[in-house]
Amino acid sequence: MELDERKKKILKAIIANYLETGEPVGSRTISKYTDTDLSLSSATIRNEMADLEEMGYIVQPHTSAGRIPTDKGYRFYVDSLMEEKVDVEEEKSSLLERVDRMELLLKQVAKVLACNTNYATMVTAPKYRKTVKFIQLSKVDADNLLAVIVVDGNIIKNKMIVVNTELDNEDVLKFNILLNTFLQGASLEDINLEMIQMMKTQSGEYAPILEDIFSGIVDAIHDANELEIYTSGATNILKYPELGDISKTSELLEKFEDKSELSHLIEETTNKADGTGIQVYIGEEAPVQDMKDCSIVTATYKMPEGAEGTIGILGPKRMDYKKVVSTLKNLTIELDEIFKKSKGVNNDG
Amino acid sequence: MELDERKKKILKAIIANYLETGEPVGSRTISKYTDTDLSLSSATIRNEMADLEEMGYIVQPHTSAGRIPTDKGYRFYVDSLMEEKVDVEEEKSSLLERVDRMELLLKQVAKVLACNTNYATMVTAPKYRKTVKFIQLSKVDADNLLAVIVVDGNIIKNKMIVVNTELDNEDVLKFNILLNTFLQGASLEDINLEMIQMMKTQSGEYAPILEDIFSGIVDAIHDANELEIYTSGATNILKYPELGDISKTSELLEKFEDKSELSHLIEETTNKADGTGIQVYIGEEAPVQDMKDCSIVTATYKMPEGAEGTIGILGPKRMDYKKVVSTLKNLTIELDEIFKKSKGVNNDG
DNA sequence: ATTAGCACTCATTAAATACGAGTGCTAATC
DNA sequence: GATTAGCACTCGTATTTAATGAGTGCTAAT
Repeated sequence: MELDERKKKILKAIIANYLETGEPVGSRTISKYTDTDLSLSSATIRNEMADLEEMGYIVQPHTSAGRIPTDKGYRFYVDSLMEEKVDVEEEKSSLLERVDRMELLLKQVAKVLACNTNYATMVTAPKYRKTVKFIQLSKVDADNLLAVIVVDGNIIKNKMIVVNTELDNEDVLKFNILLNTFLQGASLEDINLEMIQMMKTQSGEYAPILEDIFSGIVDAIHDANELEIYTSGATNILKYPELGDISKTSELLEKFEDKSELSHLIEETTNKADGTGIQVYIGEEAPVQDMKDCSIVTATYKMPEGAEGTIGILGPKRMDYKKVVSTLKNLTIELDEIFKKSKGVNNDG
Repeated sequence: MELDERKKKILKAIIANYLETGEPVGSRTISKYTDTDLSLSSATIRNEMADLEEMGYIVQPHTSAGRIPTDKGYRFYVDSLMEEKVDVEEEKSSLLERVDRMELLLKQVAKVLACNTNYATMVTAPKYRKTVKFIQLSKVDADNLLAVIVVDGNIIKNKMIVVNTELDNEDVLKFNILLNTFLQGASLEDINLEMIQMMKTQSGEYAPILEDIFSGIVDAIHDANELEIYTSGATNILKYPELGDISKTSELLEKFEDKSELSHLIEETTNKADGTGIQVYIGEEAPVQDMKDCSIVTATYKMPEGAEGTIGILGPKRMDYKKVVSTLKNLTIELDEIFKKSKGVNNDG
């Protein structure tokens, strides 16, 4: 059965009210509700509510209580009922101060977002197939070589390599040329045994040293490929006692501190990304166990080169979806612009 | 008035019992306590307890309850009563896997410690006056220079520098020589206007570019000097409901997430470091507000070069001091050894 | 189709009661 | 004089009971 116009209005009123107060909302409250032009007695509302409950949009926590939305109710609200907050062009310019390092920028995004919304937030660095742009080997002291690897997107990784053979500057220069010849433009997958073999033959007497250097470099590239996640405002979760008892909440917090679970979540979301880039997971829909009592909203931002990163918000089901969605939209736009402008935000180690 | 032997025994029994159970301990419990050779009736214990209370070592939460230790009681316990756990040479070797990067090592220390003790932990990187060991400038692409700065202790910092003048490899080489000549061995404080002026005169036509490069390098050194703090197990705090209500606890958690407050704490402790390197702050003794309901135990570890770092544990006053102190002692010893062995743990960005 | 009215449910709160762990004190005992 | 048995007393916690009131479902009137 489809919802008629009046039922929609009532459902919307119920949810709006519940989001605001957190209390189950009763028929009398709705009948006095002025925001919509409904003027019906509580009895009528009660009948409609009974229908809505039968259809699964709302439930009563107990017999003599008002109604609260079900996951289905929230879903309908998010999809069809909630009109997004019009962007009042709030001083969004002041949201982010200029920062030149990717890492700091993203940390700040997480922080600002957590601060503005009072929910827990997470931000991932953009993910893409990273290729080597430049390698620089330098001799730091007698037995340490420093390898600096710059990969696409100006992410820089360093690796100290211990060598036990004395090398002079000539040698290092040779290595530099050799490494750059072979590795420039290569991605992690390109570096295979054959390539290593080829380089070894070319390096002649230095082959054994090359071994060490190589493994160091591979490590570093591997490192650069790792999905970094920045979180903030985890403690905001404690502000919503409806998320169950402390033990549940603290488990959730641990997940948040650990981050490894989060990457799972993030990957899930990137797979499902649709046109708008905004996704809402309500309760059971969440791809991660332990978050069934929460809602998660994620957004995808893009770098000009096509790399994508994710911004996510975790909060109670009773979340200000309107605000969250519009905030996320603005933020991704802002990020897109930042990346467009400064075409190479640096990631200095 | 001094505590006689019997009072000491009783106090120790009370505290030991309270640490274990978390419940106020009554006279009957102590009279039945078998660990000590006390065999006294509860009435006698009651009299002694009244004395101990008068002297301020214990209190009753309410009239008809047993006694719990006061801060003074804990202090006496830690200073004089508690004999430290004998190191049973538990498989401490397995505590830390080998990691080559300082940052990862310290993160792991925090994690392992939190995991072993079930308290919140924090670890700072060793702090010392960092001097430049080596600088390498490389041309990454047309308008980006990469500055790699290695400071004492093999901490590596990178900085992308945007230049708008076309530079060839010759030029970069010149810069490298110039920078290293002046900056090797210099600390942040050494780099002053005079030095900059001198370098500018030497760099001739390139003076304006040098400006940019310089500010980048100063940034990086500054960065290297920042006191980094790694935390773990913050959520463990939630396991101790005696730390007051959620709102208090969550404030504490926020402090922990923020870390800036923690550095204050850490600095306090390094100032007071005594011979053993272990310090215990009980309740009111804590140098940071908001932690008055907790106890904090810190330990100092040393690198061969003399640099010192701090490991700290935050938990309820009812903390297993014995275990914590001995764990920290072992850990600092282990860390000292690791640093001694691999004389240059790397800090790759 | 809407609404007024009423009986009913049930979470929440407050008050009343019981329980028991533990104390302090006194008088008897070693 | 130190120790202990015994007992009255305190007070936090748990349990019971009753009162309150928000909100419902249903029925009959509009």
